[in-house]
Amino acid sequence: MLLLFVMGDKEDSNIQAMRHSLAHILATAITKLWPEVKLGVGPAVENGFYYDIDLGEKKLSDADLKVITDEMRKVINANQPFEQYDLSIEEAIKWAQENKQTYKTELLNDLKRAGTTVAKDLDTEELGTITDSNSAVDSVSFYKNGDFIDLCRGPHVESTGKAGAFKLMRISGAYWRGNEKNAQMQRIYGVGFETKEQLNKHLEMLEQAKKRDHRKLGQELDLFLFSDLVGSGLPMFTPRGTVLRDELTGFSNQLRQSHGFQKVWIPHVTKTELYKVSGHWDKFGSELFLAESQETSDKLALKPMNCPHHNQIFAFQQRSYRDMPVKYLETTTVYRDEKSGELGGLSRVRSFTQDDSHVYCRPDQIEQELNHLLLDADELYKTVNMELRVRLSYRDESNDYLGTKQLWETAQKQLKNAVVKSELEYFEQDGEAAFYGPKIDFMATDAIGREHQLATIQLDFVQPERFGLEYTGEDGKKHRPVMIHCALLGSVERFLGVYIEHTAGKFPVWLAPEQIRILTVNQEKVTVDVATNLQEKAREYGLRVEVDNTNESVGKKIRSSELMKVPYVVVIGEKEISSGKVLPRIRKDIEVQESLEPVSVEGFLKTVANEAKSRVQKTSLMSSKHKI
RNA sequence: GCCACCUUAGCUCAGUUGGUUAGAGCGACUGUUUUGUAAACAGUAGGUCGUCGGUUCGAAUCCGACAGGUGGCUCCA
Repeated sequence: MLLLFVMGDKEDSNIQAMRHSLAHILATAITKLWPEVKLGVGPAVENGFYYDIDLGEKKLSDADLKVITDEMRKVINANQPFEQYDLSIEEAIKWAQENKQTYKTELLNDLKRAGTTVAKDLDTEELGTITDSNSAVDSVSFYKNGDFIDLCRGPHVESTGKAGAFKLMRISGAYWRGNEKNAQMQRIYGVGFETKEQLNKHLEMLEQAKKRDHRKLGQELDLFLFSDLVGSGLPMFTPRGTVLRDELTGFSNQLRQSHGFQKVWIPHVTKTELYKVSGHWDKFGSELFLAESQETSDKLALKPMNCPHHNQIFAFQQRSYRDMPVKYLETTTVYRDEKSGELGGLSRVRSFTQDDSHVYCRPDQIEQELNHLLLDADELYKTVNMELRVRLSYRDESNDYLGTKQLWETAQKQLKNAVVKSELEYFEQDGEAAFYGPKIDFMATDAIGREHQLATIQLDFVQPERFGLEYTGEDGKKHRPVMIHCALLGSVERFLGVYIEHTAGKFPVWLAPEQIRILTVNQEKVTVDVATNLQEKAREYGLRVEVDNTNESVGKKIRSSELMKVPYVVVIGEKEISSGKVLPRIRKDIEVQESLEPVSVEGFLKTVANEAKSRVQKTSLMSSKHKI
């Protein structure tokens, strides 16, 4: 386990002290307002702090945030000094019991027992108040301000007046010690910064993030929808949204097909037997969508994953070591009955599509196969302009893993070799492996610095065993293949959610649902004919083009194309008709330079078609500011 | 599943402490206009106020259940 927080430079530790102090002040205010409160833990977290409290029957609402904020301000304005002192663990427990702080008592008793047991079932990062160690603790730290005292490891700032700028954000539920079976407490979240300016900057950043929320853009850009009649967590995609899906999965498939993957197809319903064999039934049975046959006695389920089906295809034929590796690829939808509260936008849904693939290979082929997949992931994320780093997730020394230790060791070594060879940024972590094998998790960073886990490559020693998969080796004996699961986009829906926010809806030409929009200056026949003609020509180049010849002003039509974030807009009027040339208006983010030179229609279309084909971010075309 | 909050026209939102025919902007439609790079003008239609039940002389407004959503917790093969 790690230290509570790593001391970076001075600034970092100062802001940490401020956030700890703010949590402390929050507790001060709450205790003043509701003296019967039972305090849980109140750590500093990224951008702020929170405190978990138990108020019994009293349920806080947003209106209470104002009251609490006012009380906190009073404490801050009083500029009470923070006094730190240590108590022996016995004294501390006595204090907690006298003050009826049952949660603190529990924590202190655990600390007294032994640091290691605490470390095991507590996330010390969340604890905040409690120091982490490997042995029993004999004294703990307290902070006092005014007549409020709280168990707290600190550090704190000198006095309440120096805690910086804060804003209470929200109230939510949180289970005591993060365990669903424990009591649910109320968590009050706040953000805290050294200065008012920094706080405002952070709040502005949140506003920006809200503007590019994929749910909002999905509506505005006409990409996807939900329907009450269909059900929650079951997204549907419009023609525009479907273009995005098809282009992305097409690219993902193309990358792997170049490495010998073959497409397969499986049905979406299966007998539940399949998952009893795979072992998923015991672990995830409650999240299966069940269906019943009205004709037979079959108990059926919608597939929650694809590997067991693909295993059937592998097992359909006898395999020789010469056939290996066998590589299947399928973009297909899976269904998982997530708990209702866990759904949200496209990030967590009940039907989602995986760009799934499975490699069945000999143990000596693992590294080479991983190599190909890493190359593909690298190219895909470069193309969508997201930075990638990978986590090598290994087993630890516990016995929670299946397969021989030796198999794991060679597999982990091959995993690492492949990653090193790929030159991707990586880090290693023990204890993060799946029970059936080590894995590579990809973290992609978006345009506003948030990291998302999207792609994953997993080795699997278990399913080949459970399904009795085998191939005949050179020695004439039967051998077990190793399976490699891989999805480059992960879930297409989640990827789109992230990607829409990454680009703020300004998709590069190859992905743009509408690549070119043609506007007519008037509705005279000759103008409309030229526009329609241009559209037909563009379609011959495989481009997605719409004509806007509505009875509106050019300004208005430009505005509407801008709102839809169309990369290229061409206006057709007298000038274009007589010259046969166009002056494309180019969306700002893909524009490199401007010029006032009109280009020929053919030249324009050829360039755009090439850009779409080569999936570039920027255009080589020169736009004009159109001062005609 | 748990905690808190939200749901009014296709979209974004007003709607005073429960009180007559629930409003606006955008969008749609019709007409006028024939438009040159981010919003022409006028008119028309569009709502059982998420659904069901309750309290009340009277409910968009208060209460309950359900559905859907948002932020967290828990979970995520």
